Amino acid sequence: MRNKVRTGGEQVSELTAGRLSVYLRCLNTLDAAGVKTVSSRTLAEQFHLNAAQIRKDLAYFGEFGVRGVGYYVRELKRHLRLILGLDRTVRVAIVGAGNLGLALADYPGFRQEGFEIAALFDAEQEKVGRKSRGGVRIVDMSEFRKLVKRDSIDIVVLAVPASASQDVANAAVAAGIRAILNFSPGTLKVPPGVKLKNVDLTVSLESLSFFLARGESGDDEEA
Amino acid sequence: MRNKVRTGGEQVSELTAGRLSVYLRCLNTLDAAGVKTVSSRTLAEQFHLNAAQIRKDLAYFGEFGVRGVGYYVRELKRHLRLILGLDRTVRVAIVGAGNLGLALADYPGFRQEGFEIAALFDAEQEKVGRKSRGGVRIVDMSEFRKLVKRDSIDIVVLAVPASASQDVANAAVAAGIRAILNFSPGTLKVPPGVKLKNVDLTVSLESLSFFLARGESGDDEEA
DNA sequence: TTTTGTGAACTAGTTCACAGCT
DNA sequence: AGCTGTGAACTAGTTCACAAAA
Repeated sequence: MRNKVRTGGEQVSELTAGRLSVYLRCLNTLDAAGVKTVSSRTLAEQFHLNAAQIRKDLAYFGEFGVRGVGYYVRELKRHLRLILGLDRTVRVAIVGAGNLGLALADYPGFRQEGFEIAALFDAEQEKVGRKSRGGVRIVDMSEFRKLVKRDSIDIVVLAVPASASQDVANAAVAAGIRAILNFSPGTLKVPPGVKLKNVDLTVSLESLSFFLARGESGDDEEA
Repeated sequence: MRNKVRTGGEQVSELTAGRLSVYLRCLNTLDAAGVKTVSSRTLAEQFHLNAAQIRKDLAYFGEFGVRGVGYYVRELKRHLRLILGLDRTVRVAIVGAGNLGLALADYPGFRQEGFEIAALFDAEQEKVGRKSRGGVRIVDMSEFRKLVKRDSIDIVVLAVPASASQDVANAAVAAGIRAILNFSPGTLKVPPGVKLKNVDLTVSLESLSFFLARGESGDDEEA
């Protein structure tokens, strides 16, 4: 059938975007295990997903499968990396060189998929000039705008106290950043055109506490 | 499929559970600012939520509001803490004393809302016996089961490499744990009756990369 | 055969809009 | 007047089921 690469205008949901990333990880596992092709059903069974959903998510971006066969692991992997924008190095700057910021800077999962942690920023003079254990340098916040532009940073990760997060988000937006991953608690306001993703650790724990408090729970998953 | 929980016959979604936690944080802010009552509309405007949704979420659990007035901040806060199971100390054990585990152990947001990080577990003998900067002791994994029971741990947080996560999850379940917050990448299988919540850092970043790659945006979102 | 890709059906989640209480 | 609580309407997301392709 005809090519159905999105002609701008249509939005892909957050949920779909997250699943694409999950599929890619599954394919990496399969590829590493030497598996050449995989059907949506096998993929679904092995990673507890729904086969129709996998097909639908993928079909949104093209016809990657072969009827009667399934998907070629390597080929689908390549497509997914392209769709997720991982065909080039994605540059990340982390703001906040506290425990969390330092941990994120050295998180091995980021480098693995082609992210480059270009710098860690902090306003505290005591931290500036030092490096994370993994070797990411800590830079003064006053250099933020300049470095974001010079190093063409794509994504800013916020790991600062809630009281500072809106200011830093504003600074990031002013520096031309269009994607922010926020680990600070509380609500951030960003202008349209900037994609904000919140990872709220307290909400995650409290949500578990809620289910514990009510006794009854299902089995898995998803965040 | 989304997980639901019984509320006298009704079921509450994961999404609602997360929002309750968000509402509680908003109320803390308002209370700290000396605000006595708040309407769903004011709450919604101030924190960019939807007023009807706030009312509906709260109405699941009782009639906390007063028509013509709104909600009494202190009272609603108390109710929410009860609903979220935060009226008693919730005990948390973290497995994995790497960068991330250590950062989570000292994360101030957890203590603030009444969580107690009882211990950090690791299999590496070199780490055992030491403490996090914040003073959480690192215990040998062989003590895991015993301590989980002795300290009546409620929630286990997984911050171990993907290769170890299923084994640790199994150990947690075997020790009677019914709620797991998983920071390890990959898919975990837990039996029914155990609540699993995944925070996948790579998926979060890749999802942002995806939106950057296709120039889409939208402003906010909740995780 | 097997398995995709996809409209249709279904399910879940959100927002509207208003009755009814203060 | 103001505001909650809630059915009804709407929107988003998932799963079903099958025609078409290899």
